[in-house]
Amino acid sequence: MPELPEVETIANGVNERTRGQTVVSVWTSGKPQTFKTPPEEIGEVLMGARIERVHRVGKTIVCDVVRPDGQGAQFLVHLGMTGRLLVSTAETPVPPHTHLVLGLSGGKEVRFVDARRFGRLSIHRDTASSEGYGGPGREPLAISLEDFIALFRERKTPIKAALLNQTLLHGVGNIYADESLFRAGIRPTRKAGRLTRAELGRLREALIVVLRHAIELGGSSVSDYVDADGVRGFFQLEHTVYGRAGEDCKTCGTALKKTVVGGRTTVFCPVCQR
DNA sequence: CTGACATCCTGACGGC
DNA sequence: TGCCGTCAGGATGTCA
Repeated sequence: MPELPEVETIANGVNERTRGQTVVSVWTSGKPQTFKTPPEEIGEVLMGARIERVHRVGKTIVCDVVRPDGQGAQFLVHLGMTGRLLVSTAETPVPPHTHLVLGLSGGKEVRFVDARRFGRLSIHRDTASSEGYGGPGREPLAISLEDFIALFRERKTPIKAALLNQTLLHGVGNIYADESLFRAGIRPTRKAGRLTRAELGRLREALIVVLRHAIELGGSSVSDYVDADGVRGFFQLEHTVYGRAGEDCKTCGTALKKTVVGGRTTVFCPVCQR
């Protein structure tokens, strides 16, 4: 389940391997759910375009391209649960569930592979905003303390659900929501609007530390996530609560509890998180 | 508007 | 060994 650190790792990998190259061929599976923008339109925009930069906004991989006519556009890749964006040689067998293949001028291919088809491909055109795609919410690694506190004011939903809400902060998913709440010592079921300024300050710090540390380790490898080379990250070795229900809390030794918050499996320490 | 919940989709895994 | 039920969850749509 790629979240911010995994998406950043993948985007950086694809950027290093494709930047400056031109798209010389486009193939799509045409599976309707995968294409938020119709596949024909994606093909028209990308064919002959030069890849300027590949980066991350929230959980979305953003490919900035320039078309032969000089027009800029952005190709957006959301990996969903099981999506992978691979840079492969043309000789590498095309995996099952491949939905898009971009042939590049350097001879390699960019492939989007997604078994469960929760991923989405789309085109974002530069219209009014010269800054391009901004994502649905605020960047957790860039938001100020005051703005962070304001996001949760008056909110009656559990803090865990609020962290998963991409229109508030984007990029946080189930793993890093649980991990940052543990680090901040906050129970996931607490109402967001009831947290004190001090608690929200701790939560923001915890999120930043956890996300940065995970990025350094190349993300968490859980189920289908692999980076642009097909290499797994190592942050899962450092998970303190995610996937550890029933095991001992690494801080106090108490058995970690499992519950459901915001429709998602949630693991927390009943002693360390209040 | 806000929050709760179902839905999509397939592979992995556990139990029998 | 193999089958089947259950679970995983990001984003979206529906409903109260």
